[in-house]
Amino acid sequence: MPRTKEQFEDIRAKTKHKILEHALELFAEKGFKGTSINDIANSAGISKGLAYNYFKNKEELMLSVFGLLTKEFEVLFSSMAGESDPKKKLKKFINTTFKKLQQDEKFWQLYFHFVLLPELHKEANDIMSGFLNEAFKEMEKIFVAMKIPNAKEESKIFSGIIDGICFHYMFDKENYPLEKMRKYIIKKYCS
Amino acid sequence: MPRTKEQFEDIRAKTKHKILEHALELFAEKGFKGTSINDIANSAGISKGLAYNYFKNKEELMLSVFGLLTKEFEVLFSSMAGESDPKKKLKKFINTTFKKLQQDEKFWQLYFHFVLLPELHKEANDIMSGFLNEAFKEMEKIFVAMKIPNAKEESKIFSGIIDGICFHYMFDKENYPLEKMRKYIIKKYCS
Amino acid sequence: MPRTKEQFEDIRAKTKHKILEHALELFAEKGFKGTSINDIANSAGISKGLAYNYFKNKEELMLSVFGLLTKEFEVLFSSMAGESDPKKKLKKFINTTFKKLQQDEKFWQLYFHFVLLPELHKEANDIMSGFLNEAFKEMEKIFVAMKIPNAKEESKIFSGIIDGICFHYMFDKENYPLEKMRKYIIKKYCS
Amino acid sequence: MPRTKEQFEDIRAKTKHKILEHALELFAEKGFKGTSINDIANSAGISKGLAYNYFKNKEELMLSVFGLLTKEFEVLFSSMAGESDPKKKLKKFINTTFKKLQQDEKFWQLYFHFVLLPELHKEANDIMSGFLNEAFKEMEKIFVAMKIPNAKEESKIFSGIIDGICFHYMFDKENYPLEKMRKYIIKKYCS
DNA sequence: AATGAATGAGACTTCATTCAT
DNA sequence: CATGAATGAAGTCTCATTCAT
Repeated sequence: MPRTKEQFEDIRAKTKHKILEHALELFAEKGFKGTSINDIANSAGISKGLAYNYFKNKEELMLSVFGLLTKEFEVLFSSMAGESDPKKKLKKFINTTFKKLQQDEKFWQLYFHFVLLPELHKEANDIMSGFLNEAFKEMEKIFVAMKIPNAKEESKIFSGIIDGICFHYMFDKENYPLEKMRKYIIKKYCS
Repeated sequence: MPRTKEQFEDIRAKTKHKILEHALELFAEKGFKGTSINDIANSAGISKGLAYNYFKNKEELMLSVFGLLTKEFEVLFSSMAGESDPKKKLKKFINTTFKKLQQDEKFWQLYFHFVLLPELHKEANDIMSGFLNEAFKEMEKIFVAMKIPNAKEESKIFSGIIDGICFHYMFDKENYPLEKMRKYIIKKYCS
Repeated sequence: MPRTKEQFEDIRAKTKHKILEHALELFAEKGFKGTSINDIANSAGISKGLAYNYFKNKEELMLSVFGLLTKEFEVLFSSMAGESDPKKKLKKFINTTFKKLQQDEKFWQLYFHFVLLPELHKEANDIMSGFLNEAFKEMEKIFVAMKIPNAKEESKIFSGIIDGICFHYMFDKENYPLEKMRKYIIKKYCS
Repeated sequence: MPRTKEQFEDIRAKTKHKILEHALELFAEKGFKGTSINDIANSAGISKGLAYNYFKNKEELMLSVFGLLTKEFEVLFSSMAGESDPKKKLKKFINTTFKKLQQDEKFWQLYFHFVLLPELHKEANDIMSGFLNEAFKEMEKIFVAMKIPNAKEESKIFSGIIDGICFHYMFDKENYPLEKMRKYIIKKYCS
């Protein structure tokens, strides 16, 4: 009973995604250079060879993982899209970000990783750079809409707070008072 | 006639320091795993083998580099020690930090690197963790002394701002308005 | 279609054995430290890297070679097991030993090597030590059964003769009258 | 007060001998390839460089050590020279050999080492080979003089016993009944 | 006579990648 | 679609040897 074309494609899509997820996790934990194709294959429960069936080489795999990352970034930002009230917009952003941070720390870890090691891949770094600038601008718009004085600076400070807290949380997940900080920031900026 | 003990010690100290500096720079740029001993030796203008005359292995070299890092951290914090007025203290910290950021971005880059890849070396990570907690406490004391409400949270936010801005600056050194931010933060927190 | 598990196991068993045999030969000829993985790989007609697919490192390879050696030792001793008459037992031992010596001098060479360099690997040395003591005891039993006076000493002398002759033969294979000695010893001890 | 030429030469001779002795010990323990010039220099309490002041390279040092070995061999054999009675001759040889074995096991270990690894140095091996043949002949003469039947074979067996016992003793110095064996052999062959 | 810093060849080892099945 | 044996380049590390002092 040969499988249909759709079934094949379904298998391919699922396997590819499985590889990507495990690669993301390992890259985040041990870095790109610290993770071998073997590590990823073992973690994903497939053979080394199969990984090359889906990705031309380690670099391509890395770029695909990077693609995953940017897609999730867009999701993070699009969460605000529904809201028109700037305060509610900001609140949504804060909540989504903190939730993501708790649920998916690997995501943030890898984000920091890509930013810190520009040598890894120039193109990816540029894309990421564009993202951050986009985020800065978006944030500034929100702060302007909220009529906060010095919106340019304050929005940058706010972005700094978010990344800074993510960073500190990742450093000491057990003890960092993440939930308390979330509530405090929302009270401070959204009320 | 052989060199005197002092001469040998002098040579060793100088060469060792040269290796450490180049290693720090390269580790910061390309990561620990992305930097080969060959890279370091070439950069420092010595032979591969000589590196092993000074450091038992790559890991030891990394730990020595880490030692450099912590020493500079201490210098950063001790810069505040002379001041008793909390506002002046904070101002000094901000200025020293931003100055260090501009003069020695590698330092920060490596700091982020060590924090992000705890797998690299548990011991180093623990030491770093202790540092950060120390810094949190110190900052909280300052905020309490400044009679800022919610000192606990606000001091954490402030720490986040600093690391967040460092992070954003490193991402886009050309365009980030670092000087403007420094002045703004000082006005916001120290006046 | 991937190979079946059996096919893979077959390949692995064959390649592993090939490596072991060439390693044994080279270790015997040039010593453990004098033999590089490259030497072994070249001799076995494989790549350097493949050796590490089969053995974690050079030490493990050495221990596996040592395992081969002990297995062959057991075969040597088990050759006597079938006989109950002590003289026939001894005769069989002498014949098997001398035959092995001629056919497989590497085996003896490596045996001496392991004994001479205890620093190489303590564990292997201990195992070997156990073997030799076992052999001493076995030989003593035979000498007692043969009602030879001073069996304890005479059996040790006999063991010495065997190892001594093996040693002298290996020294000067071309000229040493091995066959004549074999016959002489059999006549002396087994008639 | 400059030293005289004799004093200089005395120092040179002593230092050279010190190096040789430590080299002999280390070569015996860890093998030629397993011993570094550094090991030897440290053991002898001198600098690496000084070793090269006395020996052109590691090979030359090894050959000098080999020279030491052969010289001591000659001493061993010359111990018999004074005696004319073959039984007393043999007794002297046995006693000297067993005494040397107990006092200077490194000597024997290295002897075995040189014989086992002919690759080490062809020339040395040939010299050693000559020695052994000389010894065989000498022993045969003694056995002939003692009117032992089959002197050719018996003398070879005797030589085998000696080397075999030396070998077994080195393997298990703690437990091997060396003294008992010495007395037994003397009783067996010299009375 | 003596030192140990410095070099570089070569050893051990890892790992991205290919390929036969 | 899937496997893992096999390769080879590159990295870590050791060590004989040289050399300035």
